[in-house]
Amino acid sequence: MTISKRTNPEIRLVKVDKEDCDECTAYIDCICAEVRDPGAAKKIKPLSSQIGPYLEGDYLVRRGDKFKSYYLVKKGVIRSEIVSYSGRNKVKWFYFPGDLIGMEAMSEGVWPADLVITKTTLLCELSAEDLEMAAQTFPEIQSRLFKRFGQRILNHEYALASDFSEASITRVVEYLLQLYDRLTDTEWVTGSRLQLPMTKTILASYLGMSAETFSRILAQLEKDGLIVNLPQAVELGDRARIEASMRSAQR
Amino acid sequence: MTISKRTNPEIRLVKVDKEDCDECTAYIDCICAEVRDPGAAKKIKPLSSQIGPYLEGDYLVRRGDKFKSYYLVKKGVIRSEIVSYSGRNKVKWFYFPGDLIGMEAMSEGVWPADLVITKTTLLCELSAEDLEMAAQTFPEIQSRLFKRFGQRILNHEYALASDFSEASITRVVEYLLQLYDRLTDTEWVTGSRLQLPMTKTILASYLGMSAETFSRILAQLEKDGLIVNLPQAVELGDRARIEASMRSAQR
DNA sequence: CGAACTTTTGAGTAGACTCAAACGGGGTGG
DNA sequence: CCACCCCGTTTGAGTCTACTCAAAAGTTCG
Repeated sequence: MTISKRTNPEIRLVKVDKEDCDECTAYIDCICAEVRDPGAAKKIKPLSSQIGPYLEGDYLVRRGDKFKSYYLVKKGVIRSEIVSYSGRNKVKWFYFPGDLIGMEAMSEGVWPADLVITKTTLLCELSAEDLEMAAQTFPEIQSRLFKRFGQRILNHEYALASDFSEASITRVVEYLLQLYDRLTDTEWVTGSRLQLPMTKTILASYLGMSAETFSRILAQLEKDGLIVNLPQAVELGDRARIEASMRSAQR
Repeated sequence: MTISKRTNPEIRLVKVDKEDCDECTAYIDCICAEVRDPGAAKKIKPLSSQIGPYLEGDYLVRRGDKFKSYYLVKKGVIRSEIVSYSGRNKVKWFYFPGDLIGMEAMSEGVWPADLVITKTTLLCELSAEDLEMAAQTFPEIQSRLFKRFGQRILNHEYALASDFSEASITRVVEYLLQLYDRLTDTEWVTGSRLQLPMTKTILASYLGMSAETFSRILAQLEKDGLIVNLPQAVELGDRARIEASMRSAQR
């Protein structure tokens, strides 16, 4: 792709700041990857810029804030939280490196949930206006975005962790496996050990159960020899046996 | 917008078949609405074509089918169903006139769930390939699609009916109100009466509870004077009182 | 008018919740 | 450097919501 022919001074594209992008753990998932061609990209103004670090407990946005930018997670973990009718906080989703945040806010122009830093986070901030304009100009960016939307819809709607008609134990087991896979090749997974980047209490909230129930389920799984329950971590045992345990659970 | 300048013989756009589109209940939601300009549109081949009617119980697609087309619901009701780990059918979502189906399938190219006709349905079929190409050519179509994606993500992820940490009664009440609003100005709503376009059993499955529980909750709401429980229908009472009942429920 | 299905009602059970308290580990300040 | 405190986790006890199985009642449609 030759950018120069289509360059429009109104459009700002990728930042080609080597320090920022070369060490980005989201590199292969970068929205702007196709226009990373160094020669061309250097001529245009940045579409994205790195922000952070944000620290555990910080709020990236609050429910009701005006939507101005998408965020791509480069490093760290973020969770979204809503307040239920009964007034309790409920974790809706976790965002990990490579994930794009903002699609839930674009249609109304308002963030529907709080975004809370769960582990020290670096982000790539992408101006919504500029990104949408870039999508109209560069077919590669449009098709990347489309793919993102599709994956987001599929992942969220068919995350079985969100199917609360399953037994609690099924939800726990399934999400531990998902998390292990999602975090493979990160600092959180070493061998069969999955270091949890969130507290068990917060994970319980995401899974729609009380912290006590979650704790008892982990204890049960350990007693059955399927996992080893550790502080802020679990060791996963034989995968086939673990998966079998999901199917045998009642409900 | 002048279509002629950008027309590409490879691109097929809206069908301008008066009989099909003029009576479409999804008219204002049509993906192609902006290029409906009669003079210009007549020159190009159709992007969409009406299909149906499909009858109650028919399968529009089955889990695992190859994704080839999006579907816009013109008339009728469709539900998506998956099979849970424990082998039971679970209703994931209902699609009503104006809704676009297919975003959940686009990223993998495979349908993740069965689509089952719930009420006699007419559809507008949009070739995925053509629609995606049209989005790259016509900014209006791209921006319409983006908006759709955003709404879809927001609606599905933040439908509180899918928040199973709420009490069952809250889920029921909230969804009845949502459904009433969604179906206002259709044949399903007349005055305060909401005719249910699906059986109560199937609605219970969507809400993640047994049919018995659902029945008992409706009986309770009737006893409290909030609704009138009718065959395949409910009459909604005072909205403020109904909403108050959601907040007071425990959990 | 009967058959098939949906909905309701009843009875008993169990999984998950709440409240309560003890335990453990990490971080901080004296 | 150690003691203390705070927070997250675990364990215990009792309760209740929602489930299952079962059967009756109501509804729809050929």
